[in-house]
Amino acid sequence: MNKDSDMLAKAFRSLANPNRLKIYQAFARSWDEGRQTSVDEVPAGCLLAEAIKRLNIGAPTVSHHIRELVDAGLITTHRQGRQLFCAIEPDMREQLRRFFTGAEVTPDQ
Amino acid sequence: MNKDSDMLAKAFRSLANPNRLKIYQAFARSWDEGRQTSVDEVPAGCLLAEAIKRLNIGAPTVSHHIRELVDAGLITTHRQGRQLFCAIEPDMREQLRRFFTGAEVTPDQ
DNA sequence: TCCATTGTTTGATAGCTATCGAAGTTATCG
DNA sequence: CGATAACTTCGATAGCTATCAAACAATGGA
Repeated sequence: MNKDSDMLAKAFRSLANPNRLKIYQAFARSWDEGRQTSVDEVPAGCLLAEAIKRLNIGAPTVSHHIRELVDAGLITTHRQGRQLFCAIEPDMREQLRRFFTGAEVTPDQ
Repeated sequence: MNKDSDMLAKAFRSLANPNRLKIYQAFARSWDEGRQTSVDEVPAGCLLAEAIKRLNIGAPTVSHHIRELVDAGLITTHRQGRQLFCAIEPDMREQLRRFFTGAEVTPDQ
């Protein structure tokens, strides 16, 4: 029935955790920067290593968060050597953006 | 520090529940329609009564969900008689929309 | 005043989840 | 090969949460 609702709810649940949200946000920032320099992927290993220090959470937890983001369709990953590369899933991002786009906000003109 | 992240995470958590998401979605739809007819508020009582049948969840649960949406800043309410009127909080909606708006998606032209 | 409507409060509970430490895995380096 | 690096898997746990039933509260008619 409401597969759409469930998919959205899953994505939102994925962003409901502050740490996971920060991770996604960091990927998004890097991804946007990358787009401008025609690099479209960003090492997660780097972030993960720093996240452990910055977010003060352990590696297992970060690993878990990454998997949640992947399962929710928010990011994709591929491994290269020891490192895991992550990239924003732009379709999902756009779909979520559209969810919050109602009757166009006549911009106070 | 990261009050912004926490606020967003709270909003996402609020939409992480499928039933709550549907409630918000219904308000959003009604609100958008209302905008077009210069009515900017929509009765929740109506939805609540129907939600109990449609969503197959009890009144206490719906009440709880409404409070969660309010606490997350996603909607506002005011009572009129026995009924509770709900309205989308447009600023929050816009803020969430912007969260998913990265480097502008050059529309495949 | 009595009753029905509409919603809220109050426990209670089953299930989920964020996090951890410990151990395992895979790749790189020397 | 041995060691280090960069995760991942496993098992456990504390805390949250979605839901319910039962009881309560406030409002608006008859």
